[in-house]
Amino acid sequence: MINHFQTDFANNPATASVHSKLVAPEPSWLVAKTTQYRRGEVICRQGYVANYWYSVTRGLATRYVIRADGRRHLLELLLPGDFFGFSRQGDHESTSEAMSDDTVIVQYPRHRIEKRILSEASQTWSICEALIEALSRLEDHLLVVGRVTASEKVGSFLLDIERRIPGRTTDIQLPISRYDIADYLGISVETVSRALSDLTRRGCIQLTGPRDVKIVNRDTLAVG
Amino acid sequence: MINHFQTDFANNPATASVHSKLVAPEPSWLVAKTTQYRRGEVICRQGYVANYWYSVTRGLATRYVIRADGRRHLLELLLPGDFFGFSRQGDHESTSEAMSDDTVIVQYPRHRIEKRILSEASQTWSICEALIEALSRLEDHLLVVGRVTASEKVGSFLLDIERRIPGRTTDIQLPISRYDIADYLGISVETVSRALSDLTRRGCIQLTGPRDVKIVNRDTLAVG
DNA sequence: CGTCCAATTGAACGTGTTCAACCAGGGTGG
DNA sequence: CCACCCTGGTTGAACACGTTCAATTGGACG
Repeated sequence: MINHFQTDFANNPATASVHSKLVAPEPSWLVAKTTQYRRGEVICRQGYVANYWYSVTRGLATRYVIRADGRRHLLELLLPGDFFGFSRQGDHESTSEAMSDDTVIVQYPRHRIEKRILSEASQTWSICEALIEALSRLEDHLLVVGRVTASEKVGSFLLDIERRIPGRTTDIQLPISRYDIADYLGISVETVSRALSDLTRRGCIQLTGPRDVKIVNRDTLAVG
Repeated sequence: MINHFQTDFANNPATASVHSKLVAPEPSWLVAKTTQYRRGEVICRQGYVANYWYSVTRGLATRYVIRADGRRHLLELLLPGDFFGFSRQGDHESTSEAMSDDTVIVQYPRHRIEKRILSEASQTWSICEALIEALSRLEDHLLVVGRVTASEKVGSFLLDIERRIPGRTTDIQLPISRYDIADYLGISVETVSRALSDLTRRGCIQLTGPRDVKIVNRDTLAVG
């Protein structure tokens, strides 16, 4: 259903590109622009004017906030199909950053969405669906970080990743580092590591590699 | 801007009512229905079919989830002007409950919004705005619960309440109990109480009553 | 081969939870 | 009227958990 929205708006011809440049010279009447980013590159920055909405086509991105004390707090993980960049005010309240080298982002001019696109009801409903999806995503995350123990949080995180990233089930690949997971769950890196060791010791998961997790017992994973 | 949406949809004649009954027999062509709730009454229940979207006209409501271990987790505080009830699937993933006796809720049939209302572009954009507002609300809360110490969380919560509830500034009235705050911030009741004592001791706030907080020093409140 | 970074583990410390007691206010019923 | 209970709020003490600082390992890369 989200893909429906995507194909409506993001079906521009050229998609292959390199290093943070627009894929191809776009005609001015074309709404969506596709850009490829490398790991660590910023898609839109906290405090800047929010001229676009975005969606992830390929790769991985995050949206985060840097607090006054320097701490980074990941608000959400953005996977292919996810939309983001909606802001209450005119400014972005968070920074979006690519997390893998092959990240492809489509951007939609906000004023066009607000003014012109709305004339087409079918597309508008797709926008609503994307917004509701973003809402649910954030809500899921709120429930994950709201768990009591660190093992519960990490366990729920693993289940969330398993659900959101398609692949052989029970055999998941972590898309981000321990440090990112820590900032995502609001706990320290060491605690993330300890929680993974704890889950392994208790037979909930198997760590075949630092980034490779095999879910052994799904029921005991989220319970804590 | 949100009020715009509200007046578009919620301008039905009768508003006065009592105790969880529809305000008046509504003609079938009218989309929005207004209901009054008392404290503790459920507006929509987790797991039930999501036939409506809702908005708060008056009073106070919360949206929460009951976990498998019996813990209650408040997802958000719903104040007049707030919309809620958006669900990814066909079922509500949370329970909404009135928190004060004079809570008035407007409900919008979902299928009508999806099918009929969308023909009017101006109204549709209002729906998008309501969704973005809900999204930002949840994001704000995510940042509050993501804070490190309990005093920071409670301090941020107070600032949030001050911002969202109109009234004489620096002199705020807590709309919910310590227990609710605890479930909202994901900490225990005792910790909430201790945090308030701590903030008082440090001269950030003054507790003129259990529910009456006076903000003395706004800068040191959120810092922790 | 050395450097750098990610990840892990240990130990001490700080903070929040838990269990418990206590207090204040508002009902209710004898 | 007072005793009683119940709810909401506060405070104390012991404990569990997560943080912090520190050290170590392992792999990737020049």
